[in-house]
Amino acid sequence: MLLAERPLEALTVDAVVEAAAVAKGTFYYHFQGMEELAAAVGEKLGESFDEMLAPARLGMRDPVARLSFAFNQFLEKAMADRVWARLVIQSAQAPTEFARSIRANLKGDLTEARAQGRLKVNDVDLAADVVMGIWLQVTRGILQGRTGTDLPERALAAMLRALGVAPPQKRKKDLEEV
Amino acid sequence: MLLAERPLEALTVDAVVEAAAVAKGTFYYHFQGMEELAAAVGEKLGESFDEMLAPARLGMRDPVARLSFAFNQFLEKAMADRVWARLVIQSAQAPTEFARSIRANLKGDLTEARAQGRLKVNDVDLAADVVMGIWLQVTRGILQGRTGTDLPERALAAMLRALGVAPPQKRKKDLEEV
DNA sequence: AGTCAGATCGACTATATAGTCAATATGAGA
DNA sequence: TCTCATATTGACTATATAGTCGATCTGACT
Repeated sequence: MLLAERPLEALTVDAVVEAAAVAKGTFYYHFQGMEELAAAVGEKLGESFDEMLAPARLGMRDPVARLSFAFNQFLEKAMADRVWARLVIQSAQAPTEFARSIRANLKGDLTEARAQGRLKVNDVDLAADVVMGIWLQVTRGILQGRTGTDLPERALAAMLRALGVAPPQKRKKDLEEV
Repeated sequence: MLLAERPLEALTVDAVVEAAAVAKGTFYYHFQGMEELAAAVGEKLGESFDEMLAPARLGMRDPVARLSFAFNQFLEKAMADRVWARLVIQSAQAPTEFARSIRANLKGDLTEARAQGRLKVNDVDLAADVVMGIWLQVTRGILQGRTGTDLPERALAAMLRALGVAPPQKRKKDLEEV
């Protein structure tokens, strides 16, 4: 929660041990310092992502469907859990292992989609920036108070238009495969 | 420069006075504290934006052209001046006056474009998130080392597709009006 | 009950940082 | 040259923070 509120550089060990109602020595018994705690939190966060994406990874062969599923999931989750959303944003803008991992997955799907000639954006890195940019900014918007149950699907539509994928017949079907 | 490197919460007065080669008392003679310095820097940054956008504001009646011009300018500037880019990113993700001002301008153009029936995205707030999201993330990409002189125009194309504006004949012409 | 490895505690030192203030320097105009 | 408002200096106090360490606690196992 504290790492969701402020960046790592501004979080003190004292604040952590007070919030955890634990003595200072206990903190240093478990972690070398704040960086190690942040890494541990990042790892947990990464696991939550893997769990959310597991069904997509198994059941969906279409890279665009996988990507759409993930995009949608993340926005839904952000609306349901503000703390999670804040933490994601803090973690995504720092060059953490977590951020690299997300981007790697995304680029995997995009590369595959590109190989199938499904994208108007040919530069995979640019495509990844577009997807992540919309995702993160819409998430910030949600934290700012933007609402609407159809927000994720409208954001998704804009994202797919940006990539230039043909408006899919199969998307709905693929989503229901899960 | 220091505010470009680390967030406000992690920047110390001692670091500032050392970098400025000035005594501590001098700092407090000019500013109440770090927040006030940050506000002053934000104001300067805002002025640089106004200057960059002045031609667009005067010469362009088409809101989509204005928006495209600004988007392009900001990316070009980011490629030319890394420190500026870093500072923009730090400032844009905090809820500064600067960030609000940019968004307000953007929403103005988007509202006008929407009134002309030019956008597929009907929610102006969502549209603003899409534009800012792509802009900021592509800027981060530039800082990460992404290159290519046509990057701004390709990012712009993706952004316009996301909004769902018709691929314009007039855009080139409007840009040259300046 | 006794043992002990693992966990917790909080006082302690050292350093970093914020903010103050009286003394001094600067330079434009009389 | 003299005056004075403005600007600068750096030492100083008070507080915050990082990191250490010996004492103590806990609970599983004998």
